[in-house]
Amino acid sequence: MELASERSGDGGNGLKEEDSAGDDDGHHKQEIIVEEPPVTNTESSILEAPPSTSPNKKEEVVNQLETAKAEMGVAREENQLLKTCLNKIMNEYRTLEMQFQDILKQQGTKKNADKGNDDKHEEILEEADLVSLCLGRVPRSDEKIKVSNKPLKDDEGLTLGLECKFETSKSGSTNEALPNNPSPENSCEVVPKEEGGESKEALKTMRSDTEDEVAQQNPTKKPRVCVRARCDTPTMNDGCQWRKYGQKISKGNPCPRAYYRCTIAPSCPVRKQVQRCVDDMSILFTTYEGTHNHTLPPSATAMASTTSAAASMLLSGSSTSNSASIPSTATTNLQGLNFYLSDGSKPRQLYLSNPALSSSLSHPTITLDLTTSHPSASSSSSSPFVRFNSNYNNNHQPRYPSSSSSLSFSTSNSSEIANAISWSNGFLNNNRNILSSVNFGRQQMENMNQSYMQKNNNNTSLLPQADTISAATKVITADPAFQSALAAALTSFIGGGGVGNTRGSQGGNVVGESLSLGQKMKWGEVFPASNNSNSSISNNKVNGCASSFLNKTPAANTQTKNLMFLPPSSLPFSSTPKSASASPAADNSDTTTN
DNA sequence: CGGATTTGACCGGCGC
DNA sequence: GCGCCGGTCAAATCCG
Repeated sequence: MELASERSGDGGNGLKEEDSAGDDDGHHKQEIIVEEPPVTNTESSILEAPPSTSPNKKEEVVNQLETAKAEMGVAREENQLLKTCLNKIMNEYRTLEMQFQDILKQQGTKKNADKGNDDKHEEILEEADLVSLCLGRVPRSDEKIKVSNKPLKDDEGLTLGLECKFETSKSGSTNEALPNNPSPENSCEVVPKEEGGESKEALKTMRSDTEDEVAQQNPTKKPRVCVRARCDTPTMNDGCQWRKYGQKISKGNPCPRAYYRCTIAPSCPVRKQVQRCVDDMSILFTTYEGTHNHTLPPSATAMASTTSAAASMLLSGSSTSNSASIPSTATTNLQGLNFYLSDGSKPRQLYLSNPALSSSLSHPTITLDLTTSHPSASSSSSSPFVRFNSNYNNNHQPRYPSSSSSLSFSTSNSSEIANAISWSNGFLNNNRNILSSVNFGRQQMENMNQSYMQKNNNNTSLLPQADTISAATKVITADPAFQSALAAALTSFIGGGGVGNTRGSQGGNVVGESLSLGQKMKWGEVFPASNNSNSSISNNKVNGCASSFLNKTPAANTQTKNLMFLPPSSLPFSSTPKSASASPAADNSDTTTN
């Protein structure tokens, strides 16, 4: 202990990371020493050793003292190395930040010019922003990048395409603070005004436009996101709190369908339905409807962001594409996600045709297939990409099956599924060494770049191939997802306390905090599996399918099993670090049959 | 005892 | 208009 404190005092220099590193180091050494007390003695015992012992023992003590000194020297060297490493990182980071700011300026001027010229044009562009997850859009890489970055110009910080639609409850706003949303469709329009920059207003307007269109097309229908996942437990633990309010046996499926309501906030409009697949009882269909109007526990944000993104896709697709304009089959790639769109007439999704859920198909429904490989998807890609298949139809279709969509996670690898769930989460899962290694630097940058490019091999044509920092820089500046990931990594690395700090810096905006890369690095959040904080307890406690769904990672990843990294403001929910007993007793509910 | 679940009844949309 | 069906309500019941 004394050594540890002394060491951290030596290497302190006000750098938190080094302090912690030094502490860790000291702690580690102490542990090692404790394991071998007879041989080396603990350093504390050395210091506390009585001076009046036999001469041999004195010599021994002196030797040990010298050894300890040598160790301290080593520790100092390590600290120096760490300092150097950190300085490198900081320099690189600043460089990136500068480049990023330049890009922002350029885009800002561009946008201003556009603004001055044509408001309608801007609307169109903003709509493009809005639908960065757009279905049925021909991906234009240039515009896509601009689009994804554009919100950055408004001091909003780094935002992602995913965010454009969902910024609800960003700053820990509660229902009380929010206006009541009489219409369920408005539930996702809850935008706290306090921080509201122009961009938020714009976003709100954009949302309204989009959802108005949706409402026109489906006056009373909310988009739904159906998650199809293998799950042995009665329900999938998505981290949220649900209360069962009904159960029905629906036509075509002997398995009862359970209806749940979000109980985190009394007025939360979010519902979910849970039903087993009639063909494969191990497959669970969980259908989410609505958008949370409150903060969510961190453990719930992954699913929430995923479903929201999917819902966003639905809304976007419906709003930007008439049924006629939706290509029969279109693929796009956004930030590492593959979006596969097909209309209702084309590829009939095998797993889509769940009669049990057909009732809901008058709603625009998008299905995330988290089960094993889907033939068409796997045949076209073996990558762990998220594959979104959408069969959205604007018009009322025969209930079954064509008016739903399917997002097929074409992978049989559960860890990849987890990656797919939250792309950024997955990104860091694949780059967990960033967070676990002290030697974060060029190598890690390269690893990140490499891994990122692996994950986005459909995008590699857009990405620099050189395996260098400059390549990484280009990647970073070209792709907001990568910016986010990098920012989070740096946040956790530089900011200190990132790991395990589920108590977010904003006490409720752990994830939803917007970020300006290099300006406000608040949202990068890491939830280690070993974290004993309240937020991570729930998953383990409930033992829902989240363990196999959201947090499934290879066995080797146990230390960062729950590593979560969510894009800033890309979620419809901000996350509150308050203790959340997720998916409480609801799990056993639909084991009972009528 | 309070909160969650169960379960039959009820309501509204949709197809015929 | 009628029946079917999904979805919701709410009293009864269960459970910690």
